[in-house]
Amino acid sequence: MSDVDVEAPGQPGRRPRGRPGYDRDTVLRRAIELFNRQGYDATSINDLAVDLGVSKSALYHHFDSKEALLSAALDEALEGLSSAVAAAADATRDESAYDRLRATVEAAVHILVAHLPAVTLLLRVRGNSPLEMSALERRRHIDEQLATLVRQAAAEGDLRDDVDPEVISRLVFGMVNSLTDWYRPDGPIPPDTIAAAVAGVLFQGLHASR
Amino acid sequence: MSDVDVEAPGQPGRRPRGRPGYDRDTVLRRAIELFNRQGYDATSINDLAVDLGVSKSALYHHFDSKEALLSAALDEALEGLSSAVAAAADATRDESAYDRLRATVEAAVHILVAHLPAVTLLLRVRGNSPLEMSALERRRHIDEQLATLVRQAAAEGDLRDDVDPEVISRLVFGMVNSLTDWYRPDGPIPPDTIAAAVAGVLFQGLHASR
DNA sequence: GTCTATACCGCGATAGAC
DNA sequence: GTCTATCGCGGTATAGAC
Repeated sequence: MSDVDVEAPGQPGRRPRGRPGYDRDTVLRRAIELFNRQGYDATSINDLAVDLGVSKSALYHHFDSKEALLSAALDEALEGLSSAVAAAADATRDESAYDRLRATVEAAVHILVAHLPAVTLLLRVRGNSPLEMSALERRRHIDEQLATLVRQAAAEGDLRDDVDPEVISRLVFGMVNSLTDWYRPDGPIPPDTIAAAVAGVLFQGLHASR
Repeated sequence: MSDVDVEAPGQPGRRPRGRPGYDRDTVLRRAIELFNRQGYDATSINDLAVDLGVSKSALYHHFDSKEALLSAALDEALEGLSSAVAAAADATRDESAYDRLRATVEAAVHILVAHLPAVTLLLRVRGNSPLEMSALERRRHIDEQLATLVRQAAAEGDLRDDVDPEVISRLVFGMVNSLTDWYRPDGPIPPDTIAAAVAGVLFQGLHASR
């Protein structure tokens, strides 16, 4: 977790004296939240300005363009995901691929939860610009790491053999990524619980254990 | 499956003589495809006109507005889903909730595959307009039917009891709905195969059966 | 059912004062 | 770091001829 420079995190608007306005990171947080709620394309700079209570041009002091906001958000998500997935796969390198896969899935859930807004935005990118295409490419690369783990576990005979490993990868990603549609870290379910639930359902299935 | 009026399904552009141009349904198919590829908000009427090789105003002959295109697409997805889920839950009414749940999941996969473009669009709706909010509400109602089935199966003791039934519902939806991100009916995997794979992984889990 | 031309608006972004 | 004012573009949608 690399921290960013924080200047005046408090409420703006009342201008306490000294430095008014927003710092760059606060603008980014609000932008990500709005992008997720309305969609990136459906969110105008004016929407964000109104939401923050400042004028449009004030935002251009912090970010060169609307796309620069998106870029910063996608970078955060991609860096968090790639480092976490790589670390998880690495920390368990002497175990079976099956165990490493399970550890990686749980790690992916944790990082998704920790960076939920940024990851949500990343997962909705459609590839409409060079920036978005680049993000999709980086994401595809991360996915490939997990797909490799699935193939290894399948080769070791620990996964069901009636479903293609590539399909298994897709289904695993599908369930994990779908958390962005409803899970909230400040809700009633702790991150450890949801990570265990996802891994449990994925690996043991829904049926009651006898 | 209610059919729509089809007039001149053939290739346009060369104007064979008689009636040139497109029928309403062809315009809708292409619109849905573009909306899915670029996102609804990022797709302009001009994009669609260029894609079809006609002028913008020609499109307004078939649909009153851009939103009317979205409305028609969402209706198709919602009608298909609700009727299919209701039918599946109904056809197996004398079996256990567990078996009915599994049958409903497979039916949901099939209908999702059959109406893939429209369902994909539906799942990406954010609620940015009254129309979109209405679609989200109808979708929530369909989800509730499956959630009820999950609760029944849990009450009958056939589901693992270490995960909340509401969470199970979310995870099931997550995996099923994620098919829209990659599955293609004209690809190498037949619909029956993917439906069996999803149900198998969900209910038995990924582990190799001993 | 299509076309050209256009009205009208909101978008991203900039200039320059405070 | 903020503001007002504005530019230029591209958006949805319409008018009316063919």
